[in-house]
This record gives sequence, C-alpha cells and structure tokens, in this order.
Amino acid sequence: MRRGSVEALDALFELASRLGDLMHTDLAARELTPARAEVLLVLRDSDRPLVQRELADQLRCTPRHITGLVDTLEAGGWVHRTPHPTDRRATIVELTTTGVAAAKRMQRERRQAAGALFRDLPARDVDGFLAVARHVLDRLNHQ
Amino acid sequence: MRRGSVEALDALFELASRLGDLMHTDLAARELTPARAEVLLVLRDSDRPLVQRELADQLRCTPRHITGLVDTLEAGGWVHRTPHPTDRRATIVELTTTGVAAAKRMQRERRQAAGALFRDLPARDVDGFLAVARHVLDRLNHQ
DNA sequence: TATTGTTATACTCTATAACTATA
DNA sequence: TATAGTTATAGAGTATAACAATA
Repeated sequence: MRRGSVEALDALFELASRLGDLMHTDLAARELTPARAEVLLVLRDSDRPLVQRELADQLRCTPRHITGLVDTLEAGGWVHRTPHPTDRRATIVELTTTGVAAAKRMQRERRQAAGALFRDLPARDVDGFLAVARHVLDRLNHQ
Repeated sequence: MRRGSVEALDALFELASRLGDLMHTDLAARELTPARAEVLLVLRDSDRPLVQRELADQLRCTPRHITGLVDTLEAGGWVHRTPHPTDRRATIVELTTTGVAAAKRMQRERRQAAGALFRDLPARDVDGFLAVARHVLDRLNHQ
C-alpha cells in the first residue's frame, strides 16, 4: 500500500473538521447554520431563481428538508417564496436584498480564508494539493 | 492571493463530504454511526481504559454527549461501564470483545480505503498532499 | 469549592411515509 | 399516474443549565 495514505486521509478529515467548526462559529454569529448558508450560496450561484425541488437536487437532500430550511430563511428575511407563474404546484425561492448581501459576504470571506490558509505555501504545492484532491474525487465519483 | 486557494478549499470540503457519506453508509450497515465509531476508535487507540470525562476531552464534546453515546454503545454490547476503583464519581468505559473486534475491523477498512484512494498516484504527490494538509492544520491549531 | 456524570431541555441536520394540490 | 411541497414522525449530533454525589 502507498506509504502515507492513512496519514493523508486522517489529515484530510481533521482539516475538514476544524474548518467546519470555524465556519459553524462564524455563521452562528450571523444567525446562520451551514445548511442554511449553503442554500443562500446555491441561490446566489444560480443564474435564475430556483424552485424548491431544484434546491433539493443541488443540495442532495430531500424536498422535505428544503421546506424546513426555506421556512427558517424566509422567517429571517434572507429569502422569499413566490408562486411559480405556470406550475401551480411549484414554489420559487429567491434571495432578498439581505440574502444577496449575506451570500456576497460569505463568498468574500471564503476567498479571504482560503488565501490566508495557503498564503505562505509555494503555488506549486497548492496546485499539487488541488490535483491530488481532484484525482481522488474523480475516483469517488466515477466508480 | 494565492491562485487556486479557493478551489483547493472547495475540493477539500467536497472530498470530506463524499468520504463522510461513504463512511456513514458503511457504519450504518453495522448499526454504528460516525460519532459512536469514534468512541470505539479512541478507546482502542488508548493504552488504558478511559473515564467518560477523558472521552469527552478527546472527542472535543460535552460530557453530556458522551453519556448518550456510551448509553447506546453499552446497550449494543460494544462497551461496558465499570465504577472507578478510587474515584466514586467517575465511570470507566472499556471495549467488550465485540467492541475490540469492531474497532479492529474499522481500522483495517480505513487502511484499505486509504490505499485504494491514493493507489495510482506517485508517492511524491501523496507526500506533498499530506505536507500541505499538515501545514494548514498547524496554521489552524497554533494561532 | 470543584469535578463527574446525569436529568431536562432545545436546536439542528437529515430521513421516510402519507397526503394535498396540481400536472 | 407522476410530481411539488407539506404535515407527521423519528433518529442522530450537539449544546447549555441545573443537580446529585463525591473529591
């Protein structure tokens, strides 16, 4: 077996866990959670409004779960629901001004955090890290 | 900012998420969950029996949470509680034979999975990946 | 007075199943 | 008959606060 594989896997999980904790704390200060923040980012990344079903597909979760997330986000003023113009079963979810601002801010902070984490590493090393990560992701996805 | 930083961070989270899903599925087939499996692994890695308080410290969670995890693990026959010989407030948690077998098996499977994921990459690349991961972890831990 | 583990309570993530309205 | 979203229910991760027994 490849030397260092287990260590690499351990480091990967440890890293994800620590970064996840940090994110969680930062989001909590703004009354958000990782799952709810993810909804905002998906809406922000989309070039058009999404229907709840599409949100469920993109977040890989159940429609039922989306109902709850959107309920909370709507109550907090981040998104609002609109009836679909032609399909009366469907509900369009759109970011409010507040939601757009929150998503923008999260994107900016993510860029800054990424920059800070890898700052004093040679570009070559970061590229190598990314290449390995993508290689492993490919393995997982196709097969 | 370092080019590729954001992509590296994204890939890292994606990877952790996919691997986490796989683990979750595998563990569920054995009536375990990630949190409960972690208890077994910590006990297995320790050279001596641990008290619940020590488990909470090592898992970075609350003593209350440990109570629940150990309750379930004990009911399932993976661990058993023993009164501490000298400190009557404390409770020692030890793996049963079943628990030891489960922990061993998880360790073996983790080694195999790690090997499979990184198999067709040059050792140099895996080492580089690990070095970057550890560098970033250091940044997070000390500062 | 401090510590160990517990009861009580609560929020969040996530899922399945049954149901309503609509396509 | 299939689909979108909801109500109902449930398990799991995780936390804080209050408390009893013990150190």
